[in-house]
Amino acid sequence: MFDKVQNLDVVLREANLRPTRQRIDLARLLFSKGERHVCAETLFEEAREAGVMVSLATIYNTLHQFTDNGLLRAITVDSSRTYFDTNTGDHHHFYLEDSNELMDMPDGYVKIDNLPKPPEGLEISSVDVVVRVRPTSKN
Amino acid sequence: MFDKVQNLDVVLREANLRPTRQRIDLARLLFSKGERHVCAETLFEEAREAGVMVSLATIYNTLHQFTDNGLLRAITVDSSRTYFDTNTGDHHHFYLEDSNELMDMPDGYVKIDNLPKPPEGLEISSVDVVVRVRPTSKN
DNA sequence: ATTTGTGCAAATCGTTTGCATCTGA
DNA sequence: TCAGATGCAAACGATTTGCACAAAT
Repeated sequence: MFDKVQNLDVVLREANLRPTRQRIDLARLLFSKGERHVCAETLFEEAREAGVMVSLATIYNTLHQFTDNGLLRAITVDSSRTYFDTNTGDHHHFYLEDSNELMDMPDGYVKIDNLPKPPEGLEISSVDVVVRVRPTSKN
Repeated sequence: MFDKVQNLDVVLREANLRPTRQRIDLARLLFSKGERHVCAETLFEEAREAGVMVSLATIYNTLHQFTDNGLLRAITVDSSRTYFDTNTGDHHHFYLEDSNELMDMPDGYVKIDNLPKPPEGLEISSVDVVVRVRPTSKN
């Protein structure tokens, strides 16, 4: 992660992506602030605030290319938007239902036991665990 | 057939929903064929095939009302559409990535251990486990 | 009579696409 | 040079919404 920051040029090259100005700028935004969960719109806004010129179309392209090349991981928890996680390792999430925010779940937790084998001819691609949480009700 | 309608009538009343013609027709489609995973568009199509007259807007309204009143469970696995499961009990899913299909995972499997407590002020709303599967690659 | 539900069409909204124009190797 | 990238605007597809009309209690 931190090494991703050091040489964005190399990171992109190793991911088979041309280090273009916008990809480097976006990579810097994504990887120089620790773990993050962004969606296209939030990254676009962040870029704008940082004075980085990128079109929304390029944001989408970049997020997908990064995902396809292992720099990001896509998370589906809200059917209205797609989230991207800078942490590509194996881990699970809390999803705050009231604010639509994602949080990484501390690793080492959640152990899944007794997973059934998938139906004939199918293999497991990933196991996603999402714990949906909401403000404690005070009844 | 006649008592079937009567039953649906009761089901809807107990869910605090007026047993209108379209709600009864949709309930029959949803609950008289065992476990199902539908999305708005598939239910709409099914209704059309069954000669049931319902507008798409009503399909959406009904799916949400049924969900809010415990007759259905909403599942988010694909950021482009929302699935509804007629099985409202505690269980998890296989998601076939190539066909965008959902399958219930046999119950009694998947035991989750060591779940971290949610952040301050938050309580668990649900724990969703989705095992994404794809055709076995033959490399 | 009042309340609630329905249908239609228009409006939203995140995301994708077509295409002309740039840019990095 | 030239394949690959970018930006813009139009296109898209699932879902929602506003509102007049119909049905349920």
